Amino acid sequence: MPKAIDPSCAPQDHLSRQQTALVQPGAIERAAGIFRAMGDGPRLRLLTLLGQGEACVTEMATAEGEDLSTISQRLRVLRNEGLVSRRRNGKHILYGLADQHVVDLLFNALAHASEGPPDLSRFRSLTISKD
Amino acid sequence: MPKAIDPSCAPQDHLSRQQTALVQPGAIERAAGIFRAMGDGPRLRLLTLLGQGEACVTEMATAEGEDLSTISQRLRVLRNEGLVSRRRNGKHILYGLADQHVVDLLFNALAHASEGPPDLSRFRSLTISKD
DNA sequence: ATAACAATTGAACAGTTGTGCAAGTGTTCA
DNA sequence: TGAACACTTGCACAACTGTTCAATTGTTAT
Repeated sequence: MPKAIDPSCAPQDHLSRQQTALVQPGAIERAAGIFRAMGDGPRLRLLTLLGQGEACVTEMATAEGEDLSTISQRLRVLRNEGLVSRRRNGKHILYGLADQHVVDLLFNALAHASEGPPDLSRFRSLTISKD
Repeated sequence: MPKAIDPSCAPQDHLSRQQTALVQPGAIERAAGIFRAMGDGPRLRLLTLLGQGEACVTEMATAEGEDLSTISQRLRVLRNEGLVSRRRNGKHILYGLADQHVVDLLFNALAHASEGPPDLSRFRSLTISKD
């Protein structure tokens, strides 16, 4: 018995899903850049570190057991995408998460990557206010 | 002359920021994988397309003006990270966003990438429940 | 069964990216 | 001023990633 249903995608199935004019064209590229910068284990670890508060480069290098230069290179990528803030304090340069959006992205991805919701209680202390 | 060493950052600065035991070690790697998969313009466009509803591969290929194979390869990457759902409908295979986390990530990143909040009204109709 | 359509896969190539080293900038303190 | 510290940058090379083409699988219709 021939079923008359669904020969191929029904005409109305292929609705007016135009090329994505839904968001500004530049926005997608910028968002992709942000994701790309976060899409690296070592760099993402750096961000979670900063999620606990500001840190200077030496501190991060020590925590990660890496070379100063290596950490600096990673920070450069994050900086280029506007994911981290930077301020000088004497000899040191303190890095931090740029804004609440970055915190949210981190939180969301870690939540999705974990089975249950991750314990990010330490995070929240940082996250709240905006300036 | 050998003074009481100033071990770089003031002692209180270097607080108990241990290697990131804050989140499960695997979670960061998985989150990085998710970001990496989203960190590509063409793939991200695919996701925003799916943000408007399910679509088959041919439909996406048409919308993007790309080869079937190319789209399929992109979907494979997204699938490997669990970002999209898949179900067969006759000859066609319908893809969609995997879950609310993916929607949130998309929304967050586009919000951060846009100047003002982007017009994602079409998105909201699909899945969003909070603001 | 065969044909036609829908989608996936493997492999090869070009382009991109992360890392480590060496050299450079900027800051503090003697 | 000079020396020491804190970072940054340029460069070269290995490793990775996206795209394309050809071949393959799976589904529906004849």
